[in-house]
Parts: sequence; C-alpha cells; structure tokens
Amino acid sequence: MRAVNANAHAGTDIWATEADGPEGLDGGVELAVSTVIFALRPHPESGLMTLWLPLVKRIREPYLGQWALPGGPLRPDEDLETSARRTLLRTTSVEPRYLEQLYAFGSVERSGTDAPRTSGPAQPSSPPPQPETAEAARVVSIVYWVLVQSDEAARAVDGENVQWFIADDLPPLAFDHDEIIAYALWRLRNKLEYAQIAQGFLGGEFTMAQLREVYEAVLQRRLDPANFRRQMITSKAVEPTGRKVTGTSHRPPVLYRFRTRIGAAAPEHVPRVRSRSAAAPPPGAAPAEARSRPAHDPHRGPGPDGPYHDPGTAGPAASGITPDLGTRTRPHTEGPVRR
Amino acid sequence: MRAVNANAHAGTDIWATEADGPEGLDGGVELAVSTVIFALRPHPESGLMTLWLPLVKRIREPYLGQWALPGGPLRPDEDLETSARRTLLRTTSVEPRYLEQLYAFGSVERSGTDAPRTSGPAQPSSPPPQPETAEAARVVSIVYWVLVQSDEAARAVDGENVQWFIADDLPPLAFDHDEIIAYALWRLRNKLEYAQIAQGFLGGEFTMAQLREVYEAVLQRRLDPANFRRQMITSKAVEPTGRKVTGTSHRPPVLYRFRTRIGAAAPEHVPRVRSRSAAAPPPGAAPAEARSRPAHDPHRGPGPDGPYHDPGTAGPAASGITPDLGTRTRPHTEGPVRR
DNA sequence: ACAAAAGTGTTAACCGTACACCCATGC
DNA sequence: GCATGGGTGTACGGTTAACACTTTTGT
Repeated sequence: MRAVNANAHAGTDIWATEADGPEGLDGGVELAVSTVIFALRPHPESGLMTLWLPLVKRIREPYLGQWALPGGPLRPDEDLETSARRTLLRTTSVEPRYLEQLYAFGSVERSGTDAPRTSGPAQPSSPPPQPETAEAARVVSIVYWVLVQSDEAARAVDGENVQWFIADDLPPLAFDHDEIIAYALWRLRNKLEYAQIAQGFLGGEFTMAQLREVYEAVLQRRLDPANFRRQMITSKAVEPTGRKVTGTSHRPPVLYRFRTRIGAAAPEHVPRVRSRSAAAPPPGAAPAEARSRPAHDPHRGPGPDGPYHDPGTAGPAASGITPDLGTRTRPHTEGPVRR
Repeated sequence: MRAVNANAHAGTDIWATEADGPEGLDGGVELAVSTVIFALRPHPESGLMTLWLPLVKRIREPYLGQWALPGGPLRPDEDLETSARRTLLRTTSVEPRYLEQLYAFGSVERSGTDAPRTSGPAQPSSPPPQPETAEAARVVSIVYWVLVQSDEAARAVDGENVQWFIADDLPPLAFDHDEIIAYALWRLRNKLEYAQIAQGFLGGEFTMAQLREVYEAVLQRRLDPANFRRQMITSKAVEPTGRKVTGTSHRPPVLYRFRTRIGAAAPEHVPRVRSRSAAAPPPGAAPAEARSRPAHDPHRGPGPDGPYHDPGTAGPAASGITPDLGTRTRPHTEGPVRR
C-alpha cells in the first residue's frame, strides 16, 4: 500500500465522471446518527448478569409514543462519532468504554410513516410504492454501538422518556430499530469472541470470575473456568495486577487487568478468530460486513468488522467452525454432577 | 430476540427526547455513495493474478485532475446499495458478483478542500480549525466494496476518465480515498479467509487451481494445493460438477462450483473463522468493525462484518491465531525443491 | 472440619501443516 | 517415456475440550 498522500482526509467522493448537471444533491435526504448502548445488569428474576439497553420514547408523530433508539440529526460541524457520544451523554450521562460504528441504514422505505412496508426482510426487489403519508422526509441513519461500564450504567437513573430494557426482550420499536438492535447484538456477541471488548463492561481491575461472567452474560452460555482462565492468560489479553480480593469466604481471587486498552472510535481492522456455531444473523435487517468477524476495529471508524458471521454459509476456510473459550457448558451449579 | 414488529422498516431515528427546536437539520451535510471495485487481472510484468481497481479522474475543483473513487450523491428515491450499483454500471459497465457496505466516512475535516488537514490518523482529538477555503460543503460518504468477475472486468475498456490500477500501487488520490481503499483491501483479504467471497471473482465453474489462484492473488501468498483442496471440499463450500477440462498437457482437472451463492447486498453476519498473522489494518483511516474476524454478513447491509482484524491486539479467544488454508508457502514453481 | 470457589494437571480428539507419492494426459 | 500439474495418503504437532484434582480462605 503506497500511501502517497499521507494522512489524506477530506472527501467529497465526487461523481467525477458524471456530466450530471446540478442533479439532485441529496434532495430531501436527512442524516441521523443513532446509538445502541449496551450495559450489563443483573436480571430482575434470575439475578444473572444480562444485557440491557436504553430506549427513548418518541414524542413526535411517526411512531409517537413508541420506543426507539437514542439519536439525533448530525450537526454540520460534528463528526459522526462525536454525534454518537453526544447522544450517549444526553440519554444516559455515562462515558462510553467502547464505541464503534455499526452500519449505515438507508433504505428508501425506512422513512417516517409506519405505513405499509409490506413484508419480508429488506430484499433487493423493486422499490415498493410509497404509502399515502407524503411528508416524512427520508432519513439515512448511521448507527453506532456502545459499551458502558455496568456500575456506571446502574447509577444513571432512567429519565423522563428514557428507560432500560433487557436486550433480548424488548417492547415494540419504532422504525426498523428492532432489526438494528438485532444486528448490533449479533455484532457484540460475535466480536466478543475475537476482540477484547469485554473490558467495555469492566473497570480497570477484575477477577477472572468477573471477566468470565461478562462472557457468559453476552454469549449466553457457561464457560469452563479452568479453560477460560488459561485462554485469557495465554492469549496475553490480561495480566495479573498482583493484588487480591479478600473477604470472600473462599480462596481469595487474584485481580487482573487488560494489557491493552480498547479505544472508542476509529475504524478498525480486527483479526478474525473463531466462532461457535455462528448463529445466523437476524434475517431481515442488518449490514453485511459485520460477520466476521472481523475481527478488527482500528479506528472503530469504518468497517463492520469483522469476523462477523454470515447468514449461514460458512467460508472456505470455515471448515472447522468450532467452539472456543472455556468451551463446554459444564455442570456448574446445577445437578450433582461434579464432586 | 423478540421481533415484535416483524419486518419493521422505515426509520427516522428520532432525537425523541431532544427538546430541540427546529435545530439545524443536516444544515449543509451532503450524502454521497462511493464504491471500491475489485477485479483480478494478470500483472503486466509477472503475469501473476493481481488485484486491480478502477478510479476516475476528478473534473471539479477540490482535487481537480486527481484520481478518486467512483461515486456520486445519493438520490432521494434510491437505496444506498442501488446507488452503489448505479455507480458500478456507470464506470465499468459490469455486473457486481458481490457487493457490501464498507463503512460510512464522515469526519468534518474530510471536506472538499485539500487544505491543511494537519496530520496524524483520524484521532479523536478536537475538531481542527477549518482551512481558509470556506465553500466546499461537508460530505459524508457511505462506501461500498464490490467484486466483479475477472473476465468481465477485462472486457470493460477504460473510459475517458476511468482507468484501472493495481490495488497495491496506486497514484496519489483525492480526499481520504487512499485510506478508504486500504481499509477495503484489508476487509477483502480478511473476509476471504472466512467467507465464500472468492466466487465474486469467478464464474459458475472453475478448477481447484483457479480457485486457489484467487486466494493466492488476494492473500498474496502461496497455498499448498493438497491442503487447499481438502479444506475447500471438507468445508462443503464447493462441490464437483462432474465435468472436466481437457487439453491441458497434464491430468485433466475436475470442475467445481460453489454450493451456495453469495448475494450482493444485504448486511450480513458472518461467522468468523481464522486469520493468519492478522496484518494490522491501515492505521489512519477506516472503520472499526472491520477488524475481526468477524464473521457474518447477512444483508451485506449493515455492519462491517466481521471477523475483521484489529490493529494489533488479538482477542481473548484469539489465543491461537494460526494460519489456515492450504497453509505454507510450498516450493511451487521456484527452486528445485519438489521432485 | 467443611464448603466453596480459585487455580493446576492431564488426556483424548481434532485440525492445520508438511510433504511423500500416485494419477492422467500431451508431447 | 517423460514432464507437468492434478489429486491422495499420512504422520507430526499444537490447540481445544472435558474433567479430575489440589489450594486457600471464611465460618
């Protein structure tokens, strides 16, 4: 790669060859930035750590009164990421521990009115005739996903129109936000397996059990403590701080920290790693790149990353899609298996 | 995932809680869609298959005369992907075999003028003061990457202002297009390892040698023919058609086909797989998600996918980042190693 | 002592890798 | 027959996955 113009930026991406005259410059297309914010909190019933996210109640017509993702129009003097951070602050008053662009949603149909929108996932097909409601301008939403530390999120009380919900059990949502969230969830779960984003939910120091709890909560499956520890240690992702936790009524656990901090904004390129059965992503909605896992997330900037997973097809190299991390479900607290 | 409002679409992503009045609705922010188009052609010197991509010469002021990615403004009645396809047709007259959203680039600085744009990769930092050139509206570019079949691309002759270049040896580019291409290249190479996008360069039938040639060209390393074949076969990615190629001056090779076709548009969630040393992505530019591994690419729609790779950090599960595919470099045509 | 969780060891199965070797065809 | 890929066999080594076992603390 020969970066001739080092640090080139700016970019109008011009229709260089187009002899097009004034041509409709985004006539009527608005740009919004939305955010999917994740935090871990104990489940009200089981008490197990679970994924939660905040939604805001709409106070305008299209979908008035329904729940939607926090977001807003992009300001002319504001970067996309900055806009996402501003939304985060505004709705939850907490700082992001991890932030990354998810995807740009721009179907013509995903406009304002909750009209027809016939059926079937966003298939290529032909542009369906617009519903009656003529107004409602077209909006392209660039969505970011964010991780916030659990205890921080706990402090932030729900505001007037803001409320936290369990990510896997949401109320009816406005627009295509259910698909967006499904995609974000998929990305989070996928990326957790190859990138060190778990620290997005943790503080600077933590025990192996806490780290494992994050993985178990996000991946929704139990992990073998012994294998999990070894993998985290041998992967060089974490290192012991030397300190311990006392007063636990059992052997005092050692505290660990991540060797490298994850940023919160640029596009990144992550090396893919593994993946379990690669649960097919939500059929309808989301972006493409995400599968993969990509691994990666340099600037958190561009790119869906990676290693995301595909709708179903494995890849050539995908021959051995095998489990990973602490693997197996292990008896744990249920049944008289062990001992 | 409880899809309450099945197939919800539309979406203005409203600043629901915002009590903001008329507030600057995208005052001056324009939306463009650009495309990074890849095709394989033999290298003029070595004759080896190499990655090429078409660029267009700018005919307007910011960066007049320089090479840039094909693209144009988003039409109000056009989907993002449709816009990308239109650009592809316009510049190369070929059909896409694979198409996926790469990332949305929207830094405030990446505007029109090739002014200051100080230095350093797009770091969070504070918004640098705008250069003198007051005009040049701000543009947010949603970039797609596309794969076209080699022989098709070969037919398309270079137009007036369109010319194909070797992907790893490009001329100075306008705007931040060099970073965008670097990111797209990273994504292509990364995704090839876990998704079946190789068919984006091939026809319906091909020999193992041709398929391997695609991998070797994109990944820029030789693969062991024996192991490569086994992996492709056992991964169920391809299957023999029963037909053979004759007149080869050696044992006639069997023809294969992919078991599943890759689409060309929705966001996808791809299961991550492996990755070699996970070459760090280009520092400056790109998106975040891309790294990794990611896996997945449902709709080609949203999300960087995958398995992208990260700038450097491996993931927890990334413990065993090992090679894959046919592996090793193998003597091949050089030196008297074999036989 | 006992419970409970932290942490260590061990082993079988699987997969990636390397590389020797056989096969089929044109010249 | 011989050169040239196409295609098969196989053994080594590293990693994963499962699970038994030891350590350390509070009560």
